[in-house]
Formats: sequence, structure tokens, C-alpha cells
Amino acid sequence: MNKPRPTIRDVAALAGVSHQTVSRVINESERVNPETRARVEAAIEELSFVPNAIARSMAQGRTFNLACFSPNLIDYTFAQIIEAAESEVRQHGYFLFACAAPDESSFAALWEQMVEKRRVDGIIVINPYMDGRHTFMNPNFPTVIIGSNPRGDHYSAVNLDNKGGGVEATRHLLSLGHQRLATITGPLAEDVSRDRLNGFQAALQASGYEVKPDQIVEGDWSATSGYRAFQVLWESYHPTAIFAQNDRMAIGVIRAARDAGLRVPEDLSVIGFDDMPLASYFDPPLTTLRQDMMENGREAARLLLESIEQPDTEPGYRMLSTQIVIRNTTQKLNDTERR
Amino acid sequence: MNKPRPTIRDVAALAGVSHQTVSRVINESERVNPETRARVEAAIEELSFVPNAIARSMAQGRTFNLACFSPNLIDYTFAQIIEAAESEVRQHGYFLFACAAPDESSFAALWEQMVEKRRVDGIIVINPYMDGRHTFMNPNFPTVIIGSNPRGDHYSAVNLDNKGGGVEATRHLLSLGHQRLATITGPLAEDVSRDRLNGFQAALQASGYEVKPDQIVEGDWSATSGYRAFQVLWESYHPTAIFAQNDRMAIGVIRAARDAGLRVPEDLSVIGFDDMPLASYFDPPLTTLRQDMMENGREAARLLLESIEQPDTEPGYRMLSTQIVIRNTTQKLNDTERR
DNA sequence: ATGAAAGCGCTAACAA
DNA sequence: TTGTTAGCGCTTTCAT
Repeated sequence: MNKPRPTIRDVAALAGVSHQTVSRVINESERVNPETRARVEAAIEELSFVPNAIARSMAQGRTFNLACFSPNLIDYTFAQIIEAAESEVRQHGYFLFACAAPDESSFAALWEQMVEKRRVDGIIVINPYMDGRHTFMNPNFPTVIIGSNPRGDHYSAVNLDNKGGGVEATRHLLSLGHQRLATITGPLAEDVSRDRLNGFQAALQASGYEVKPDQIVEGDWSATSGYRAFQVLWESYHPTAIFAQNDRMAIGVIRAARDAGLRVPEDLSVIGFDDMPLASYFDPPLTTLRQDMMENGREAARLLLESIEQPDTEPGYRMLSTQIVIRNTTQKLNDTERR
Repeated sequence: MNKPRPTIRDVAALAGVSHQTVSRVINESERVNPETRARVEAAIEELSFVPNAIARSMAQGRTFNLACFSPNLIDYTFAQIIEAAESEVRQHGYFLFACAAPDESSFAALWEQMVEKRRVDGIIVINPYMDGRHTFMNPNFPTVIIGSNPRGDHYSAVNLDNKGGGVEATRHLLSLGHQRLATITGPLAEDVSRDRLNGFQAALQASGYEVKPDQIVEGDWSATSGYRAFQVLWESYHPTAIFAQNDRMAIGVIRAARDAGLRVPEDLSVIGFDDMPLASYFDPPLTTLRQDMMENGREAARLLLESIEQPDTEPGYRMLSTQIVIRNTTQKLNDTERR
């Protein structure tokens, strides 16, 4: 049914040249006589020859394949990074494996399959733990980290200015007159969460407030965790404003606040982080910090390609800023209702 | 800096056997003497030898790589399919390229790069146009279609019961006493949209209603298009219930209805399709049809692996049913307000 | 149970 | 400018 595919030698035979010349033609080498090139191209056409990428990889010792390891492929922020990175690398002749690595063991397995087995020329890793637990990681292999702070400058990295975002969110709330602020963090094992929390604390301290433990509750990024975190906070601290470290948790907070009989934003201001799709379609439209994850992915791809194609350059680092988007879940503190 | 990787021959030399025996060991062939095997394994360990996947691909003529072509990698439904498919194939020793193919030319380019250049052993294609425009597609290459109806049984396929879902949504609205129903479709060039529309029409006709053109407006899946479609519909038809073919458009409808001074669900019932994340967190929580996209992706992966590993089996076809999730955007028609 | 020889389809290095 | 000769690192015969 499937006839064997023609090879470079079949083309060579038909064109009456050596297979090497065919190789030169398909690699667009300059050093080919126009007439020979024409003959070869005619032969390629006639046989519908398409070069075999695997054989090329074999001979060159590189695959032009890359991989992106992400905690999952579904979350909007990750998906955006992957889409942007894929598009960027493809424009440069590379292809991207999308791999879900939700835990350490799958990360290790992927490292083995992708890197050790030489399936790819480089990897992008989203949100890895950079505390040294990934002992198999190798700074000599082209790698770009997204969303974690690489320790020791061994790896190229792209990150949001999470601390800056935390500061900005908190200042916004302070500027509205709020004095009882609380925050709901992501898992504190993640750099992202700690950085945003640091921003929250720094902004508060800069304004002369002390930050106490009962102003901080750890969530897991889910709306449900935001819901529960609100209940804990409300019980222990009675905040007038909450900085949720992502939009999903902010949505959970708003629902929980309603269920507790509060109005948002009259009784409680809420600010999120991400500017997720449809953030403006929630009720009320969500105030949040916008992050450009596409740029994040694009930049990571660029750094990766650079470190592959110019192996001697130093690891690169990019920090992307966030931008506040003020909608309707935050407002000036109502003095008469101040608790 | 990077020493050359040990090869199968280095291992062979160290173990004092032929490289062929090493090959047998790493391929877990039975026909190896336990003692020899032990020696070889010790050598592998000592040299930290990891077999090169490219060389293996080269020799075997297969790569254990697959690709998924999707209109994009971000939309929740696509991302779910990709994640599920990736996880499924990885469990079977395969890896998945995620490729965004938003238009025909990128689809064609990917076909060339992935299939013709033999980079992959099979592909999953989400929402392709199966009207014959993709002339390069080849039924002899392992392919699974998701979300389009393959014409002529050449390809394996997985699809939702879109027509059934359309019927169910419409019947739900009818059962609530609504008589003035309208629908907002996705792009009518897509099979999904036409199938859901067919369901809408079939259910209405089965109940003795004639369906007129001004009950149908074409959207593009975006919330914005839902918003605009509502305005058109409201102008021309004054519906009491709207079936939006996805949740984003439903959200747009609700916003538009509010802006027009209507209450949902008191004045207008709205049902969506997808059960997107946070659908229950919108205001009011959205009534919709749930579709299991993970199962969709998993099933597609299974069909693909089957057609690769048992090339002579007939193309498979799976239809997945949808499930209505009744929340608060639909309610019984209020007779006193019937227009 | 093991080894030798011959490729897989291409590119690299050198020669002509 | 073109051809020849060797691989790349593995698997697949086919011997032994």
C-alpha cells in the first residue's frame, strides 16, 4: 500500500548526480551549479521526494525539537505560554513537545525521555522547584525557566515582576483608604506565591503597617480555595480589602463574601491577579493585575533558541512587568461602615 | 565541556560483549544469558549510558512521536483534549507535539513538516475542515479527527453528540414553557456549529414549531459575538429563551440582556454549551451542556495508537454524549410577562 | 545465546 | 562545483 519513500539516492540517480549534490540542493548550499540544481529539483519534484527529518537529526546530532514541561496544559496562563512559545520556535524551524509534569517524578521521567535520550535540543520548564531537588537538571543543557527564580544564574529565565505586582495591588488598596488588608496566596512552595506575598508585605510595611499572620491565608489557586480562605480570614481578621493572588481565588472570595451577606465592593474590595479571560464578565467586573503570558512564552522561546544557537552566551534573564486593570471590585473605603 | 555520550559500543567494549548484545539488553530481549545481562547492566550503569532515541528511530523507521494539530492551544476545550491525549500517549511510550494550526496554510505546513518529513508516526487533528479542501491529507497515514465529521469513513474520529446536545438544550427550554426560542451558533463553516443547529431545529420541529431565519444568528464563539448577537436577536425576534452554542457567547448574551434592561432568568432564559471552568461562578450560575473533552482526547489517543500498532484495523469512530447541567440562567416562562 | 555484517537516510570532511 | 568515503548510534538479518 505505502510504497517505500524515495531517498536522496533515488533522486541522485534520477538526476544523474551524486547524493551529496542532492543534499546540497535541499540544504540550499550556494555551491551548486544552477543547471545541476535545476535537474535535481526536477527529480525531487518528479519523485515527490521529501527529506527525512530523522535521518537529518541523526547525521547532525540535533533534532530541532524542543519540549516544554508544564505543571499542566490546561490552565490559561500555562496554555498561553505554550502557545506563544510554540509559535515562536516554529517560526525558527523548531517544534515543541508539550508535556505535563505535575509532580517531581513525572518531571524526572520526562527529563530522561526528552533530554537524556536526546529527543530534544532544549527545554522550557514552567514553575519548577528551583530549591535543588531536581538534581538531574544540568546547567549545560539548554534550558529556560519560567516562573521560578533560578538560584545561582545557571539557567536562563523569564519571570513576571511578581513582587512588583504584589506591591502595586496592595498600594491600590491602600490608596483607596483601606487599612485592614489581607491576602490569599498560592501554594507557598512556589516562588510566584512568595514573591507576590513579599510585595504585599513590603507595601504594607512601607506604609507603616505591621503584617500579622492572620492577614495571610494560603490557597491553592482554585476558586474553592479562595472561597474557604475568605471564610478563615473573615473569622480571624475582618478585612475590608483582599488581595487574592490569582483571579480564580478572587472569584471564590467574591462568592464567599456574598454568601456571608457582604456586598462587593461596598463592603469588601477584592483584587485578583492574571486578568483571566472573561474577568470583565464576572459580576462585578474584576479588578486585577494583567500579566502578558504570551510575551512570557515568546521571550522564553527566544532565550532558548539563543542558548542553542550561540552556546557560549551567558544565561539570559528577563523580568516582565504587570499592569493593573481597575474594574469594579475595588472601591474607596466607606468611612461610615469602617469596622 | 560536554564529553561525548557513551554509545552502545562503549558499553559493549566495557562489558566485553558485542554491541548487539547490549542492544538486546536495552530492548529487554529474552535471549540473553543472565550473567551477560548483569555484566552489560553494570557497564551501562558505570558509563551512565542512555540509549539515543533518534538513532533508534532511524533504525526502526518509527519515531514514537505524535502530533496534535489544533486551531489553538489556549481555548479550554482544545487544551483539555491536548492534555488528555498527551497523558494517554505518554503512558504508552509516545510523545506529543502540540501544534497550533489556525488556518489552512499552517495546517499544510505542519503536514509537510510533521508527516511528510517523518517526524511523527501519527496525528490527531482537532476541528479540521473535512470538506475536501485538505487535499494533502492521506488516509493511509494514521490520523484521528476530533470535532469534525469525517466524510467517507477514511479516518478514525471522535466527536461529541452535538446534534443530541442541541436537541437536549432546546427541549429543556421548551419544557420550561418557552415558545420564542433563538440560537446563536458558532461559525457555520464548522461541523460542530451545524450539528448543534440541526439539533435546535429538529427539536423545535418535533414540537410543531417552524424555524425561521431570524431565530438564528451566527457568532464566532467569543463573548463579544454573543453580546452582539443578542442585540440582533432582540431587535428582530424578541426571544424569551436563547440557546448559545458555547458558554462564552452565553455570557455575552447575559451581559447584553442586562444592558438592555432585562433580567436573567426572569425575562430571558439562557443556556450555554461546554460547562467551562467557573461556569458556576458567573452571575447567575450558568445552565449549560457539559462535554467531557478529556475523554474526547483520551479516546482519540487510543484510536490513534491502535491504528499505529494494528495498521490493518478499520478506522474507529466514537461519539460521546453530553450532559445537561441545570443551574440558574433558565427558568419557567413567566406567563404574565409573556410577550 | 551471541556475534558479524549490513543497513536506516542523511551530512561532514576531504578529494578531485 | 562535484563526487567519494565515512560515519551518526542504533536495529535487523543471518550466521555461528
